[in-house]
Amino acid sequence: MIPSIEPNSNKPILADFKVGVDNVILSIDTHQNRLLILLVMRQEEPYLGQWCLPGTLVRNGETLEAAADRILAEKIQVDNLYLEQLYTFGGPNRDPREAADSYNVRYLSVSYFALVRYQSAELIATGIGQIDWYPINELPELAFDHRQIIEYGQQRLKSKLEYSPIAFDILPELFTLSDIYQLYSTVLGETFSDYSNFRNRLIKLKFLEDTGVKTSRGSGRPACLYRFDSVAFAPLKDKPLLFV
Amino acid sequence: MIPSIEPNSNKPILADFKVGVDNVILSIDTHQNRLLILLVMRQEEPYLGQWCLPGTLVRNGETLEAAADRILAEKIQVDNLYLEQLYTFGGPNRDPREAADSYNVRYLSVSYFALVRYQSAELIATGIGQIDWYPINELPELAFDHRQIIEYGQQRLKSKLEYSPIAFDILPELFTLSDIYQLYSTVLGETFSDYSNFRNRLIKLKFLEDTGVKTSRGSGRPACLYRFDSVAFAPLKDKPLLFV
DNA sequence: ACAAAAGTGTTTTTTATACACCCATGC
DNA sequence: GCATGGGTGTATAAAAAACACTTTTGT
Repeated sequence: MIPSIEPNSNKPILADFKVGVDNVILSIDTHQNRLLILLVMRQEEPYLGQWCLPGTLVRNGETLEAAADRILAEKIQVDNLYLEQLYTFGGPNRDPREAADSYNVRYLSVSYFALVRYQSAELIATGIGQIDWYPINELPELAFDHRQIIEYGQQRLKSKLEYSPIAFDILPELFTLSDIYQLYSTVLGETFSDYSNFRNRLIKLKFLEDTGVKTSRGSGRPACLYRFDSVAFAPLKDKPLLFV
Repeated sequence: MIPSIEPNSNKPILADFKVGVDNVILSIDTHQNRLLILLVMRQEEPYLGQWCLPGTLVRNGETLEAAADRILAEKIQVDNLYLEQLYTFGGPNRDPREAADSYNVRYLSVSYFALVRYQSAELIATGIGQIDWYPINELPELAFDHRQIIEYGQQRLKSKLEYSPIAFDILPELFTLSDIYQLYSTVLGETFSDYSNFRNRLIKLKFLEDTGVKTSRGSGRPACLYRFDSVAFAPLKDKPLLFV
């Protein structure tokens, strides 16, 4: 039973694929100024006992995005997130199972990029299954080509932050301007912009609604709480606006 | 023989995939100010006789990009091009073969985006196989979800032009500044920028080498011929520079 | 001479950058 | 009072946008 061989054998042999979805799930710990990635430990061969991206093989009748959602929901409970397709990695021999497997099956990985709110994220511990956040600058050794996928995801996060409002998907409903600033400088680095200029630019865009409410966190002047106004943002969404 | 059913039948059933590569091959006819896409006519069911993107199923041992290259080389002969992965479309039932097929195989399409030089492109007519350029604003009815893929590709072209030098991949070795301008305004629309401002911005970036040679095309003052200097461009490649 | 295409320059407006400084709170 | 974080303003530099004008060719 070798599914990839066609009856008419002078045709080139088509590859048979299993399609996996791997999620680059990122989160931002603004208290410690760290960008974190969610890793799980592999429970089976190959790469047993090594850390890797949370992933799954796609089931019958399941869309790619549904598979990405499923694996996300299995590992983590969040009330808000951003999810989009990242890239498809599909060279032969990226998965050692291909060589060993007599069925001659290729493994293809469609990666998804997810950004979740760190504060509200609760990891779901499933028995022996280890799962943890890792600072993206202190990654352990990783299975497959997952390090490459993570790099790709981190790059996507940076560019997305610059020209799209994904930050507001993971900020709480109400937030201060320095909450946003901390988020941005954690991802983009301290040098990305002066705080007051960042503030002014953001306010000039007119999609932040000042609730009038103040919040005080420790010493210092209390900060205004803002809310993202998606209606006011709508007309800007196709413009090439820059947040930095 | 149903490959997707595992011996241990209480496991969820994994989908088996055939992976196709579909190319959005774009080209710019600067004489007629049109953005063109390469379409082929389907020679078999489903959608027999309808236009679609040039595509192929991935063969054993072949990388995704190699498949994209192969289909490109089969349809067209160009001396220069730009190629990158676009998006992976993979919902169930996007391909009618899925329903009819007793093997319960899913068809997944990894689309690639290609930009080729129109002047030098020679279409390869393979017997009865019809193949032609279509203005992107006058598409015929298309098979599968290919219209959606094309829209995605057109969008990619627009954003790529704005912040990366792909235009120089498809311009001839020597070109005039208005050659570039025409290319940009064909893709981005007439309103994207004033000609003289576009010129000045481009020249200030210092990666266009003036060859000193002039070219005269019909009446009017002869234009300088420039060459793209990839060495001078290299330090800029990670900067967020804008060409418009 | 004149139209057509190429190329230069100038003015105005807008945006970015780098700061200095004021404000409200906890201790 | 003063350290701390929040918020405002200003002066300068740079870039974008609009547009007038010159230069060099073909006819």
